[in-house]
Amino acid sequence: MRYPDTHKAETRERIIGMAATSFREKGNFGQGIAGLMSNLGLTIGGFYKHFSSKDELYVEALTRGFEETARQAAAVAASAPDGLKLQAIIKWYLSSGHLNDTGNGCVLAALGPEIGRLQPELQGKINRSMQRYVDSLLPLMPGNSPDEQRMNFFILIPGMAGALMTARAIAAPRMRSKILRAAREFYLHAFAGKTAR
Amino acid sequence: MRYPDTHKAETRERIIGMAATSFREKGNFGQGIAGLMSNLGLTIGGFYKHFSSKDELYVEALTRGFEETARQAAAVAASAPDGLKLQAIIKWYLSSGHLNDTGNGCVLAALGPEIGRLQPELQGKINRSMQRYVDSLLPLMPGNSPDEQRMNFFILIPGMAGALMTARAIAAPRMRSKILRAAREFYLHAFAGKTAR
DNA sequence: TGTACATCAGTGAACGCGCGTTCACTGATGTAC
DNA sequence: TGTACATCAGTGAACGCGCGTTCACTGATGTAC
Repeated sequence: MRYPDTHKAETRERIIGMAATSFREKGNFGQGIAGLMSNLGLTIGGFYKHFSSKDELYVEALTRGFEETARQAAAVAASAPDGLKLQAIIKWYLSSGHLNDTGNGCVLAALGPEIGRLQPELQGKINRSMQRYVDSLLPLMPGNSPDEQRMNFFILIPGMAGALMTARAIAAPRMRSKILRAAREFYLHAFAGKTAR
Repeated sequence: MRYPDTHKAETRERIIGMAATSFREKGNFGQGIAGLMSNLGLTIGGFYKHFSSKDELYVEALTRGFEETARQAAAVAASAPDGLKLQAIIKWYLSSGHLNDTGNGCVLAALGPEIGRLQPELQGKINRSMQRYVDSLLPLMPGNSPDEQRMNFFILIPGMAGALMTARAIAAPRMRSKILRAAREFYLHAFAGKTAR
């Protein structure tokens, strides 16, 4: 064979990785396959050796996006001292770094409404990825039981995603960071005790 | 003239009204002009007698969407007794009615990320509409000064928008309403005192 | 060892399709004289 | 009053373009004998 045995799998991974970023940055309809492939130094024809359709890649890419963000969150928590882990996560999620790096940030904040519009089959697959996202972040959530932690996840993460998405919708830099700061203080106060930032 | 003097303006209004709903339901790229016009019993050719481009309509439609939602919120507040107005607004925003009527609901929850991806000029115009949305809801927000009310707007509304958007991204009806209920209780508690729902 | 063939990731032109936009036209009514 | 012309909201075919998808091909390497 022309390429090592692992080559095809590696190319597939590269496509998914690039798509995970590009779709979050530009949306499903904003990023075409030809452009995606050429950003990897490949041509469009090869795409269908890896995926049966753009939809299939879209699902894979969003799954990857959720996984990456979960990994980032875990790393943030790991490098924070006990008792300050949740605070660290809130500060990271509502940081200007996250605000300005849509392509590597939370999928919910980047593509939330788009997911709700997908045909049921695709939505179902993405829902399963979201489920794994929830599960992997659960240990980092406040609460005295998995149920309580799950509820807190679904209050905290969507709330912060909404703040991020709204800040991104606003062009004026001042206003952007004002919104982010307000949300940060609010969620820190509400979830991580009265500890001032 | 073939039509009464007001006819053209009325048609324009009808197009904007339909677009305000359709864009929120399907997104900018999900709703084409030909389909929009035919939903109004019109044909595509006439569109450019009213708007110079789809982008122009998109801006008008989102502006209309913000106005409609602001009007709904004002009506909800008006029909609630003093002291329970904010609670009424939170319950209305996080109701299953709002959840299931994306086309007539908050623009932020329906199109937030899309707005952030627009070219600066369009984004600027929509930001001005958002500004009027904020201003008109300001009197309904908690706080002891306009500044405080503004900050509370930017915590409460994006937070609820994120909850709505996340619930809509999830297909399972049980899970959807669970998320909505959790958010409702949280924001009621955080913003409208400890009054149980 | 040498030769013919099989494999297969990647190529790039071509396809059909739907989109936003343009444009010559329609036809009902108002206006000029 | 009657006739010729102007107006203009709306029509629908046509345009160019970019997209997702298909397909015959390439060429480096592995395999059979």
